[in-house]
Amino acid sequence: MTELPVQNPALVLEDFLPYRLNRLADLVSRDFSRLYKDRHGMTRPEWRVLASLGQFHKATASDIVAHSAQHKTKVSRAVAALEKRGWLVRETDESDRRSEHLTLTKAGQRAYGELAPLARRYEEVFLSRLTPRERDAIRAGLDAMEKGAGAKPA
Amino acid sequence: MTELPVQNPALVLEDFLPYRLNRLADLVSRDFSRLYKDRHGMTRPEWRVLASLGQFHKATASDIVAHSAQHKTKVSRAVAALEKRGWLVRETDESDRRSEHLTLTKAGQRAYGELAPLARRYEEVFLSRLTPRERDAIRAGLDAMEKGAGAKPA
DNA sequence: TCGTAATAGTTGAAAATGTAACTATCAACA
DNA sequence: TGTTGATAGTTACATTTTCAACTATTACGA
Repeated sequence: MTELPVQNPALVLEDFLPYRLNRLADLVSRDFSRLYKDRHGMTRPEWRVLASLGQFHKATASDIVAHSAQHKTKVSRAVAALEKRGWLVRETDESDRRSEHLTLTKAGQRAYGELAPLARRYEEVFLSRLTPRERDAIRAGLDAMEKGAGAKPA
Repeated sequence: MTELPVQNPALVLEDFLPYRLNRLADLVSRDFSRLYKDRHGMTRPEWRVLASLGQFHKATASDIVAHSAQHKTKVSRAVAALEKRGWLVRETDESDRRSEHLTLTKAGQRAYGELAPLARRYEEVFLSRLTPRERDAIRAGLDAMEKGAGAKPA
């Protein structure tokens, strides 16, 4: 800043949880997104759907919405894009014809198989810059925030 | 999810740092944003510029970009919007006519004076659901992540 | 069984965002 | 001094995202 911080600001952004959280998420996400954006031109919602289906093999759009806390229209469009790309297929649930079970095709599995290890490696490198104590602090902090946000911690 | 998690997924999203960080930031931010969105129809970048100027009294757009890690076009548009709203004024730096020093007007200060305590209160309530130990864990975790992300920790 | 409400998912239009190109100013140095 | 390159900030255009309304299906209760 051009001026010194003021004596008694009503809010100190560097200590303010939502501010810090957003800054971090933006930084990490922008950096990490190059992995799937450069390689396959995927958007973040698309990557998340791919990763969800890679992990769970079969899921509905609602499942992914609940798990990832994304807006349902984002998921809907991401699913449509991945389907168009030939990376997933839908199968209507015959006992409730409103919902569709999604699974990856061979091509989708290939993409997941390529990207998931890169994602793990990204996290590895990120954490390798820190001490074991700091790594533990991150996990504990995320657990606590998830509890505070009422988000089921895994 | 409709199916049980698979035995050896290549990536476990609930443990994956960028995923957890984003989920949390989205949850908290969406929730918190009602504070300034409902009341004044402000966007998140606008709120951030307001909060920055409230805290630092005078700053350039570049200062705010560096501090908040937002894209400069976001800041540029937020500044224009707040100016139009009559909440800030620009003053060209005569020693470097490229940059402009921004300060809040009386009206801007009033809005900040109203919103900043609400923001603090929001954080207070969030943290009050947790134990002191968990609150410490959050701060330590954020510090560590900021270090890992190469973001100056305050 | 009819009517009302809820849920899964989609879509159109408006708003917000990112990318790249742009103007204007300054800095460095031959 | 003139040229080249950097920086502050804006803008046009394309892409994303949000919001609200929509379809289709199921659940519930009188």
